[in-house]
Amino acid sequence: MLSEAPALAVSTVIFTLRPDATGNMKLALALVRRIRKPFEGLWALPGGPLAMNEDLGDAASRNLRETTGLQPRYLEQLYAFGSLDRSPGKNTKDRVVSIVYWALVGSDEAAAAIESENVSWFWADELDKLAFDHNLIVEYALWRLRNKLEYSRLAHGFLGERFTLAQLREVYEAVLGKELDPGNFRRMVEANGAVVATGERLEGTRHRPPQLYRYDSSIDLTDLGPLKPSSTKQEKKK
Amino acid sequence: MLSEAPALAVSTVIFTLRPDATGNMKLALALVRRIRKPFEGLWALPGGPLAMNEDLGDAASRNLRETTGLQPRYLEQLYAFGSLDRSPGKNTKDRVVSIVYWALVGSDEAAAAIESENVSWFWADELDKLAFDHNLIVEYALWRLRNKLEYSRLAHGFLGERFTLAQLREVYEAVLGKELDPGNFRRMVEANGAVVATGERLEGTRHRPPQLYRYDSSIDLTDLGPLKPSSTKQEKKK
DNA sequence: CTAGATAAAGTCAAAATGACTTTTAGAAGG
DNA sequence: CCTTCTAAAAGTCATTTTGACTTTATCTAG
Repeated sequence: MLSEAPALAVSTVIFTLRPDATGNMKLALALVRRIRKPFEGLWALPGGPLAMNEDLGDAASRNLRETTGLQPRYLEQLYAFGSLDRSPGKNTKDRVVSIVYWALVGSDEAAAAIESENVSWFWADELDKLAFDHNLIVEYALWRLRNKLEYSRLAHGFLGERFTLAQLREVYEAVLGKELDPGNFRRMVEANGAVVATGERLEGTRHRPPQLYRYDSSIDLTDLGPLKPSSTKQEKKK
Repeated sequence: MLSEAPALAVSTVIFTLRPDATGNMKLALALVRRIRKPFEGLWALPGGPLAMNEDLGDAASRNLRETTGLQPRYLEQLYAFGSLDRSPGKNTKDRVVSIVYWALVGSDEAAAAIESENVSWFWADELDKLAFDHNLIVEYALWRLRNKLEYSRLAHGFLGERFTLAQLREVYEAVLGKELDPGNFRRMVEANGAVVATGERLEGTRHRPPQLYRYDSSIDLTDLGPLKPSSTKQEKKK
């Protein structure tokens, strides 16, 4: 018998915004139905074992692609879950440590995502009991999403390249779950400086045409973990 | 040959505050010298493989105890590092995914910690090249420490049960690396409400005796990850 | 009794925030 | 055209928060 070690898996919490019955955007996430023994029939986060030659983030992207057919607009590591009692069986042989990522996909693209008997979107605020400790994981992912929204260009993950301030505000309102004052929101966004006007306007509305904005690509204050800078492995000038 | 999987390890960034040559408190961390092949002779974060029946946090605590002989005052998961190129060898067989924790130990206790030829404290702001990607990891841990300080009772990790506002401020100054206005600091702490006066005073100073404070044990707004709620996980072993 | 030191309290102007009002620029339909 | 509807965009104002600073209080040491 060889030296045993806990198995390693990667799972992903996939968020998007979708219009509800009344047309308001609401936060939703993608789940897959379990077709195997523990928790068979319950819904769970998409995930699977980590391949030997696969980066963690790549594994999460693969989860995303395989379940929804989409590419992530934003992807960030959430947490590594490794309690001994995550799986119901008392058998520690079955122990799995899950490294969980969370992702955002554009609301336009999400409409075209794969959906089936075993893959579906659910409103983030009305989930039933999920498999394993996945309710806990989703709750934590929601907490992170709401917290990061404020000091990052995270909302970009839900929107296209260009957007109006009203659309941006709608994202904030959907994620935070409360209404925001349009004037104050504009002031906040303009002061922040992460968003710049394109000069173009969105036409065809039945009111004054709003300016189109885009994110200033030159800044990124986000905490994407330590792995952020794409090719900066050597900077320690000593 | 069996189905291969990346190995799983747990490492810990151990912080404390120690007085420097001039008596000012400065942030320090514990490192161990590598005595094996990759990066032999370089300093590295303490860590090791995850035991089959060991919780992630417990493994981090064990790291801490085995290297310093101390108990953590604060312990939190930092990040899971799993890039393919973490180890210098091209051999993907050697791949290791490290789940890294960071910990705080009291500055009084740290003075009594184990130190040897191969275990030592280093100033956090003057590190040489460490083994593996450990410089990156430490930088990220520092970033997290500085960020959390503000909205949590994290400073408690460095202090004893009771402390003066000047001591608390000294912790903030050491971690943030800048001086803070005593008056404004007092106002901030009092408004926050996490700290309460004990009614006692610290005597024996050569000036007006300062009030002793303690943390209000009834509140904990900290982000300890999803495992946080004080009343929940404590009782997992029934 | 005085000097030295820091605690603790207070002052004040600038900046940030939240709630609100006014003006502007289009579409739509008589 | 001209009026109406709608939301964009700009502006107002009182309150709160923040940073820099001053004043007063209370201990020890000499």
